[in-house]
Amino acid sequence: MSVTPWEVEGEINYDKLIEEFGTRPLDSHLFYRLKDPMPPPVKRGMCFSHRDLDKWLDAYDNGEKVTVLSGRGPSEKMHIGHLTLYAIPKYFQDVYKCTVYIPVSDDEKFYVKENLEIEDVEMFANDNILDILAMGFDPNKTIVHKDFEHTKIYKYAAQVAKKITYSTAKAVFGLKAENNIGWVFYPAMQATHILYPQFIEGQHLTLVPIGIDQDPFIRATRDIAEKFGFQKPATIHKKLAPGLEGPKMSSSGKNAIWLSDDEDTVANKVNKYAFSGGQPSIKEHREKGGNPDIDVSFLYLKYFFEEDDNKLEQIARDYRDGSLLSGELKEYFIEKVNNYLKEHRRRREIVAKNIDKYMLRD
RNA sequence: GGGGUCGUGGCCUAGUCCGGAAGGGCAGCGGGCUCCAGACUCGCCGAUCGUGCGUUCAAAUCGCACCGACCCCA
Repeated sequence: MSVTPWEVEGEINYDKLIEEFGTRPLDSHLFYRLKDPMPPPVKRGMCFSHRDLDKWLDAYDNGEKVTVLSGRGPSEKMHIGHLTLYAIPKYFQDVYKCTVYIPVSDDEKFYVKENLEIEDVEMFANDNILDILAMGFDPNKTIVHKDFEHTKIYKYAAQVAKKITYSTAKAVFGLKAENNIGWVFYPAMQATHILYPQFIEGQHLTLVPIGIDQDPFIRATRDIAEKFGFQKPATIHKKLAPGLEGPKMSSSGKNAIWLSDDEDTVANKVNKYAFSGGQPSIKEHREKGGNPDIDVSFLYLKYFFEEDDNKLEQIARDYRDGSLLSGELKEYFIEKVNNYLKEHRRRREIVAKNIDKYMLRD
């Protein structure tokens, strides 16, 4: 197993990651402090680890200012795996009524992705922003900014850059000799994004929901936060979303279900590619039953699309005892996804009309 | 500015020294088997060999120039 911000390899052992990264498990004690209603990724165990989430909740309980931040590197269109992340900041905004910051690192993706032209990055950035906001973020409590557009952030980035040595960047961010020098500055930008709520609102606790593979950035940012008189950002770690073709694969994959896919495409992809936990034949399936824990359709229902706990349990039960076939499960899953995407596109259009309410520009 | 390495299907790579029909792996696609998917199995597509010129009967292979990526030094 190897988990870095740049690459995820092998079968992932989350307990081991907690140990390796030095984070804290999101145990039941802390879990029960979280307010209802929780969306599937939060209530069904996709969030498994954290740093200082307890402090963030304390601060909230004490009536102190708290914010939430989840960024996005716009290197491609967005697929359903991405939704599981942004459901988390949305939850905190809905339930804890806090401001959510969404920094979009168009510059980073431009530096790092060999074949991405500046126009591509800008196109993906604008496209991704609409998809994220379409999840229902509150225009009055959501701040989106792009590095190519909100360039005033540079003043802060410079201050952060001065506090990060080359050795640190090299060690934490995996810089290699052949990387262009954009890579060298990017860690400063990333840290600035994470500290940005404090730069503009004053010191307070910011919670940063991220995939566990991105944790090294948080660690590095925590190391320098106090040099600015800021609080170390808290974080809540999400497991990696399963790929369509197998739960072990990382989320960035071919054959993902894009948020822009139409109904037929979705049905096709699921039927044709989605890894199942079913048995090789109906007869065997009826006898032995299926395994929902490795079934991608089920996992996506569990982690995102099925809000109803009873319904999910019933599906799991029926699948395990063999009365529900993989094809039937897929049929239900397809319907859920398509219903979601239909609604998503409707919200996206509304967001597009009001985009100025969200964007922080110079 | 000086010196050097490299450029082969979408990706990785063999072949380059010692010229002679461009091979493999992954991915992709189709069929079979399956309630689907995966495993498995059968099969298929796909390469201006960075570009140009030259040497030669013959150039991915040799020479020169250019383009591009990268490394070391300044």
